[in-house]
Amino acid sequence: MRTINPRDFNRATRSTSRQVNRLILLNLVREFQPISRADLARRMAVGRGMVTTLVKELLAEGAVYEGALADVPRGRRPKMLHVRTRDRLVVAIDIRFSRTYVLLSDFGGNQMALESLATVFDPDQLLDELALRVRRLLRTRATGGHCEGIGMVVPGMVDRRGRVLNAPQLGWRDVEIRSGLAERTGLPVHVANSGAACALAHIWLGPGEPEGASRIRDFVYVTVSDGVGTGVVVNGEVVRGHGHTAGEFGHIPISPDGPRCLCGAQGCLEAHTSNLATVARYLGHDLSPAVARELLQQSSVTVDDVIRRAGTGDERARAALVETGRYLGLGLSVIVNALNPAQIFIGGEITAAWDLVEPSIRAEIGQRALTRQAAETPVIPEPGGGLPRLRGAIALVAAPAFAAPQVG
Amino acid sequence: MRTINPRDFNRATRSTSRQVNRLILLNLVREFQPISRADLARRMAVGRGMVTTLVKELLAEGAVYEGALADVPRGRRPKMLHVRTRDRLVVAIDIRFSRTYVLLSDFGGNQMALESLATVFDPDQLLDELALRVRRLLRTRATGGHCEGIGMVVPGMVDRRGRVLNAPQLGWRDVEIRSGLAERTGLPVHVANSGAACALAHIWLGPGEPEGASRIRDFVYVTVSDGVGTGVVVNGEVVRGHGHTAGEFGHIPISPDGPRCLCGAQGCLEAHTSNLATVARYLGHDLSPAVARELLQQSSVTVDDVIRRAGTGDERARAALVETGRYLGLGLSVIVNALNPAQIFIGGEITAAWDLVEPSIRAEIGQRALTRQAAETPVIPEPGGGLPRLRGAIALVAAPAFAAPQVG
DNA sequence: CCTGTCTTGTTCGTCTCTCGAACTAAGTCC
DNA sequence: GGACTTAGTTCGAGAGACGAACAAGACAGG
Repeated sequence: MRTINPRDFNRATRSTSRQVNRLILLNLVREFQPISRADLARRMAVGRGMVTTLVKELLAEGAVYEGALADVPRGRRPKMLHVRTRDRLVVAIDIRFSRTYVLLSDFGGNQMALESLATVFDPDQLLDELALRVRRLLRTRATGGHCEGIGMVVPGMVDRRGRVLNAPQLGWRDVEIRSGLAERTGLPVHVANSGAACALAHIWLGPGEPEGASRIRDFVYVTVSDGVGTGVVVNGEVVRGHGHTAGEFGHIPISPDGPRCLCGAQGCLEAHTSNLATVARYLGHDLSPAVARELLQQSSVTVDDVIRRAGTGDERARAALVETGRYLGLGLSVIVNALNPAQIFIGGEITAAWDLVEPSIRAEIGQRALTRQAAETPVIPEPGGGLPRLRGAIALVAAPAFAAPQVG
Repeated sequence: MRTINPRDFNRATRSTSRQVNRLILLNLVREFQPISRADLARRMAVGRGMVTTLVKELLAEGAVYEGALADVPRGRRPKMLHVRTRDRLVVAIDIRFSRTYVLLSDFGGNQMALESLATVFDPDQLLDELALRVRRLLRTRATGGHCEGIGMVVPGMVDRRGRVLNAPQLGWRDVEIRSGLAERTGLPVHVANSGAACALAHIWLGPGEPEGASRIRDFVYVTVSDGVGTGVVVNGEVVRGHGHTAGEFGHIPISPDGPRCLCGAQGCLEAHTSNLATVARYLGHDLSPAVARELLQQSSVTVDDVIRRAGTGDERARAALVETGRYLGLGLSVIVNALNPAQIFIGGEITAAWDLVEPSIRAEIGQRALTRQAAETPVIPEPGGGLPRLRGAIALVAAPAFAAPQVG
């Protein structure tokens, strides 16, 4: 039940109906391609006449294209429709603490070229380097396609205008990152927090659900790496918040007098469950900003090492991971009680030790959830190979072409 | 940016535009009444012709009515329009631990008759009694009006179908409360959690913002009474969650080994900040479910007493309230980091001691928020006189008549 | 090979609704 | 009283949904 804001609304005009129906049709093609006009008419419950005219428009604009004739048991063979993705390109950029990744992809999420560089902490220098690489990628690998924009993912908070407000890992504060790259490349640039991007990737490029299943509209994506990031989706929309900085579950207090966090506060979820926290626990250190920075820079032991040793029977490693799971469970129980999502996805290295962390997560959620359904909220580990951040960056550029218009 | 769900969407038909525009117009009348047709046309940026026909329809249906002619400096005097509220009635019911309130109101939120009864814990008995009172109220006080429905607010979790899943204070589990009252009265019944209801009241019956100010679309309403309830609003919509049980910030863990809560877990926000927790702290008790029940039933000292004594210089009372404020601040910092709302509203008896609790709340939020804007999130005490729960119950019935249709 | 049947895709007339222009109504100011 | 202003109505044109008729393929059976 949404309010109509009497001071800022979108009236229906002559062309609104058409816009809405065109977009629905485009989304149907995207979801069910290849699909015939007659099928579209049935799914939309309209006459085939309307589909003809709408498709004609979309064909003229190049949003969809006609493929082969399909084989059917009876009657005239339908001409199948597809969304044009192959020659609509996106450059996705993922800035992380150690390395920065640059991916050339098409609108459908098909990866065409991936490269990476050591992250430079000076924003201007980094943007110069990135602009160089974007231009080179487009010159050498983008044969016959047109680049529709750049999607950039940052480990920190980004405001509405694409300015990085605070990225503790990079040491950035109030950095004009969007305009910086837009000016250097002449392309439209979209910037988002990494958690929001992962959630976005799930909404827009997630696995197609089986026929009949309704798409999950309320979920939370939690990435556990050097930090803990979250993307919150409510009603099929990523929650941005008033200042665009929602979703920072990594910095909710878990124990008010716990270890000091990079953000300056004490006992944050991140300070208990990040990879750094797990490694510090394994090494017997108390986590502090100084220790964290040390672990980040000269990684003698990584969380992958801890997981490997746990696998070979190292009891201290197992205990460190189980403890991380317990704190993670506490954090997830906050999410379960506060937002009651249909599912929670977990990404990051820790998913490789899922057999160790899952039981403690489930126990905490089971104990603190208030209804049976909430207690059984699925917590799903995401395999790390899918490049969720980069897919989110692609979605930043591609999704607006398919998003529902706001009416009312 | 909302997705179009390709398996469940709302297509635009011939009449969709009209529906949308009619509803926008109705909302404009609601917000700016009394208002002339010409003004409506200007606000909607349409010709006056369209307004004429839309208003004609709404007049015929009785949704709006024409009032007096207005005085204007020049030109023809406009006939002012109003939303018809006076003869559209709502019965609002607020079930609380000690007492249950029944209010007869009109669609505009004007209170016509308020009565209360001691809460009976047997659901069947309570519903019998409520049905009796609803019938009597409508017979004796509803002169010339038509009752459009009953809104009921419950201190606990309610599912999509109006069943109480868990109301710890009442000891209810899986109680069919909506159908029960609907069958007894023959009226449509809407049920909601008290936090959600308060948030709803704020959205639909809140104070009109000054011209030019955009309505707050992201906020959280926190009620601190015997329990701690929250209503979360994102994008102008109350967040319900997958199982309809979102917004239970009262049971997020604040200190994993803290006092035991009525819900069974340890260290919940509620166990630190509810009125019972404050009283227990003042009396020097450790809070436990047993202590809580005792305080609930035989209230030798209430939180109002503690506040009064703090006002007269009782240092123990002051300390207890400041401590409550500190824990409340921790809980609110979770909300700030997780959802980044534009504002947070606090309701309940504790607002009477705002000078004591506010500083510690602000300190905690200031310390744990990650951006300056988030650190300055306004925390606004709500005076207790406004009957927010009952207003929420009214909104449950009245709001759907003004809600935006989902298109796309 | 021709005909009947079935399905896809197009065309066209009708109806609904937006939208702008013309027109009437009812005031003020000079 | 006439010029000017503002409110509200009426009407015709244009956009787009919608249903019916029609053309285009494909196949089966005689």
